[in-house]
Amino acid sequence: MKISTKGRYGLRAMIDLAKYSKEGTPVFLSDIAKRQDVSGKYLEHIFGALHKAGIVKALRGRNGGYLLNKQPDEITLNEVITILEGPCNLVDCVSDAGACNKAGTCVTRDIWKILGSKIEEVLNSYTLSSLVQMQSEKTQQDSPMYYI
Amino acid sequence: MKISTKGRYGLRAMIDLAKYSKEGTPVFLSDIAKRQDVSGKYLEHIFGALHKAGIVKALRGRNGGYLLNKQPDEITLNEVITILEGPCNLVDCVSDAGACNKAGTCVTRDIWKILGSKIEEVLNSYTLSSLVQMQSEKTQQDSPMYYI
DNA sequence: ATTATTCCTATTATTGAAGTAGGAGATAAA
DNA sequence: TTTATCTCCTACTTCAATAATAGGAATAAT
Repeated sequence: MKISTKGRYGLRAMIDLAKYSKEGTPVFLSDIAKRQDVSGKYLEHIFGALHKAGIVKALRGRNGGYLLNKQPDEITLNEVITILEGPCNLVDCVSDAGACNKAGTCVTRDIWKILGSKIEEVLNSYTLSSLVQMQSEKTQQDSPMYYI
Repeated sequence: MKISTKGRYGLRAMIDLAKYSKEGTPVFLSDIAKRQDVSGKYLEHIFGALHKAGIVKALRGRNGGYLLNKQPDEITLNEVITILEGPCNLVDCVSDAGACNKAGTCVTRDIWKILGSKIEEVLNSYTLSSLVQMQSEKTQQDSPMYYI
């Protein structure tokens, strides 16, 4: 049970985007890639998916780039992760009862259902803006206290 | 983010074992495999891991088989799943900060940590005996009501 | 001795993850 | 109008993990 690089890089990139796209100015993928230390070519794929899902807006051509298509506080982690990792079905039978002929009576299926919705619940309780804020608080804490 | 067959089959097998091993009588792997509709040869591997982890007891030779090594209400799903799927680290950096040089300041890491412990919390709240009971209640509900 | 079980090690096939590569299309700047 | 710099699209490659299968050794009851 791991989150793939698609989800991990994508989430970090979205936080980066939320932080750096000020006043409708698009952000270059290459800049995000540099800051997040990720292959730019690979990020293209990830943003392809994000774009297709309509969560980011793309401006093509020179000086083009990407923008969030909603306010950062309206984008939950669940939304991002679902786009990149797929819906949180820990097991196929959760979404498709036909995947297993025991689906009707299987208690483990109930457990996977409960667990999946719990995960969604957690991911829904965070937005991009809350993560940006967490990050700024965190880096502030970690920086040396020059004022002493 | 999926549970592999190892975890899925293994959990079902453990519930089966909890249900069918009465009074110290071991259960044949082949019977579990038949009831759960799973390859017996593959189940051997799964029980190898469970045995090594000490959660089941094995009796070798003819009329041998497997037994739970603890009371069913003392075995949580988290224990079983951790043995079969590994610890619930959604991302490597959660357990090993050296896995990423940004681990110290990365907020997504905090999220994966929180999410992982939430998952463990849910899995810790169910035991084999609670699942056996859930199942018996469920099949009772689903069965036709002959008494009408 | 035979039979039925767990145990152990190898091997295989298929799939998905994680990227690379190369260029086409779009648009602003020169 | 040309050129540089972006996004976009399709195909390909590489590697590792999953999901088994196979064959036999060890063990113990009959």
